This record gives sequence, structure tokens and C-alpha cells, in this order.
Amino acid sequence: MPERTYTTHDIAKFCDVYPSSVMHWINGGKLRTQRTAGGHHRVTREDLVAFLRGLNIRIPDELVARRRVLVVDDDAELAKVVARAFSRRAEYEVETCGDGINALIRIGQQPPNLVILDIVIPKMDGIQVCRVLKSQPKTKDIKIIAISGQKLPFSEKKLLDLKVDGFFRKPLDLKELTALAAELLRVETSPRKSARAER
Amino acid sequence: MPERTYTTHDIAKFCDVYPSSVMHWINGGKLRTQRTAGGHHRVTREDLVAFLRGLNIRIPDELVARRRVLVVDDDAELAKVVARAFSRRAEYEVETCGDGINALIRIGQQPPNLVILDIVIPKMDGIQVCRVLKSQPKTKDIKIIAISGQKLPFSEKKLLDLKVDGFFRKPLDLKELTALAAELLRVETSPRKSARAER
DNA sequence: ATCGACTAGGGTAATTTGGGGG
DNA sequence: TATGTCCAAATTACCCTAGTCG
Repeated sequence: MPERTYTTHDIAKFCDVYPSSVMHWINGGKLRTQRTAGGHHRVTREDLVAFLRGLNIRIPDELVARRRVLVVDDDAELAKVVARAFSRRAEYEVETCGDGINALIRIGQQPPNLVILDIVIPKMDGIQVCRVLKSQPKTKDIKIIAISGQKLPFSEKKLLDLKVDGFFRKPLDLKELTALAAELLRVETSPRKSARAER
Repeated sequence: MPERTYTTHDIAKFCDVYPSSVMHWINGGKLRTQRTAGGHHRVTREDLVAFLRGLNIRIPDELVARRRVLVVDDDAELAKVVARAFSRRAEYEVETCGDGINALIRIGQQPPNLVILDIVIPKMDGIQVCRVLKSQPKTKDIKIIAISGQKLPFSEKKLLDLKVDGFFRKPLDLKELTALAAELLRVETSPRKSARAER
């Protein structure tokens, strides 16, 4: 699925100038673009973000590179809580899922960047899901954070053998969970937006 | 949605000095700016307000009177059209949102001044959203304009009971919608107008 | 094929920058 | 030290039309 690109008009709005000025920047080589067959300019998200950064312009949420997170847990309430912990930040797109089979189907359609995986889930347990993901080239680089209830039906060593990137027991410490996720995904902590949240 | 920014000339008018003086402030590091690719300065509203406050200059209405509007509709096209009707005017900041849950999250982060609320939306319908907003002290003063398709799955009386500030059926008359919005938001701010300065 | 909205490219007017000297 | 004023070069605003996009 190709990422969306931006037109001169889009960029003009971000910079608060006229599209014709953006044209000058492009023609002057200050902003790299791709061209359509008809000659129109299209700027990739990466190029645009780099450009705006150079101008000291705060990157709009719309342009923040989004990481896809899939939460797999048969406890719908907990899944929702975890999902919310991520989705309140602009840089995450979260989906949830209640069992192992659907998780694999969902991952097959569009691989996420991170899976929060409960070990004890219906149809196919988390260990098996891990094995499948780690055994296939297309999914082996997906980060996996395993979670489980108090008593784990497997040894922790078994989890480490599976090259899981993290492991948490319930009750979950959401702060630690999201902190590890951010580290794994190398998410830059968003500067202003979250700092301003009150409550 | 990027906010509009201000040029040295704009700021000079606010402060009643020459643009060259504003340049000196900028070069002296007293006023933070973004740059255009060509090197011109652009100052965000936030930075400008902070700067003026530091100088003990009265903040011009234009800089404080921005009203935040949240458009909640699962019809993304319609939401965009409504959003544009507002955002073309400088005094509005508009965001859009496709369902009731995300609307509440958004509103929780930073309450808007007005919500344009479609009644039939996914996850949590507009009626429930209304109830939540009106029941909490922090959000009960947010103006709400409800909209719905031709057939409404609730009685209009029910909407009035919820103390909705306005109600429109699709297809929307944007002129009437924005006119009502202007009226609602002006009423809210009329007391402050007495402190207006001339010049 | 039709259609509305947008873009490229140009030309000109208006602002901005940055400097030097009141 | 801070600001007003003049200047040249650069940048941006704004208008236009033919052409492209979706």
C-alpha cells in the first residue's frame, strides 16, 4: 500500500505561503520531489518531514510516522485499555483482536510494527503465534511483547527462546509497557502535544 | 491542520514599530521564529502571544479569539466540507473525527468551543456523546449542533431534552450552519468585548 | 467522455532581508 | 542600546491561462 504524497498546495498550507512559492523552492532544488507523468510535483512524507524540520516547523500530527500496533487479548476490556494507552499518542495506530487465528489473519493482511500478545488466548496460543511470526521472513522483524496472567503455563525460558522482545505479567504497568514499545519502535517522544494534556 | 503564522510586517503592526525593529528582536533571539525556505520569518501564534505577553502588550483579539470546532461525522467527505466551511475563516480551528469514542477522547484532550455532531455515528451514537458531555463540568458548556440524515432514529424532543444548541438535517445548509455557529460562539464571548481597545 | 478542482509556469506587484549610517 | 530610515537583492504574493488530476 503506497504511502500518500503531498502536492505543492498541501505543502503551501503547512508552511503558510503561496503554492507558487513552493514551486520556487522546488525549482531551486530546496525541496526534492517526484513528478507525475503530466509534470505535477509529488513530495513523499519523508522528504516533507525532513524539509519542515530544517525550517524549524513543528511536524503536524498528520505527518508523524505512524507505527501500527496490534493488541491480541481475549479479555476485551484489557485490550481496550491497552489500545487506548497507545492510541492517545498521535504516532500510533492501534487495532485489537481476540484470538490467535484472527491475529495471524490480521497480521497477514497488513503486518503491524508491534504485537502486544497475550500468551493465553483462544484457538491458537501466543507461543504458537510467536513461532509462526518468527519463522516467516515477512513477519520475523515484527516486535513482540508478550503478556500473561499470574501463572504462566510455560517457562519463561521458552519465551526467551522465541526471541520475544519483552514480557509483562498482569496486572500491566501501562507506563512501562508503552515505554518499552517506544524504545523498540524508536519512537521520538512527541514534544508538545502530550505534555500539554491535563487531567 | 496548520495554523496561520505571522510575518515581521504583521508583528510590526501589532507592536506599532517598524518591521526592521522586529527583525532586530528576531536576530537578537528575543522572538522565536520558523523560516520559509527562502529565509523569510514566520512566527506562530503561540510564540507571538508569548512574546507580546512578555512585553506586557495587550493581546489583539485576532490572536486570542480563535474558536476550536470539532466536526464528528462518519461521512469523511461531508466532514471535510463542513470543516472547510469553518477553516476558511481565520477565527476557527477545525478538527474532524469519525466516531463517538474518538470524539470523546479528542474532546478530553482539549475541549473545543463547538461540536458539530452527527447523531448516527459508529461505536457510540451522538445522543450518548451529548449525555457524556453535558454531564461533566469541564465539557458541559461546549456548544453542540446536532445533525442527522433524513430519518432520525430519535424524537426531536429527545434532542431538546439534551440541551443541544442547534439541529440540522442533511443535506446541510452550510451558510445557516456557520451563521448559527457564529451566533453561539459570539454570545459566549460577548462579555470580553467591553475590554476592546480602539486604534 | 465529462467535469470540477488543482497545478505549472510566467509575469508583475508587494514584502522581506540584511546592511550601513543617522 | 533601541529604533527610524534608506537601499539593493532576494523572496513571496497574486494574477493569468493552458494543462493535469482524479
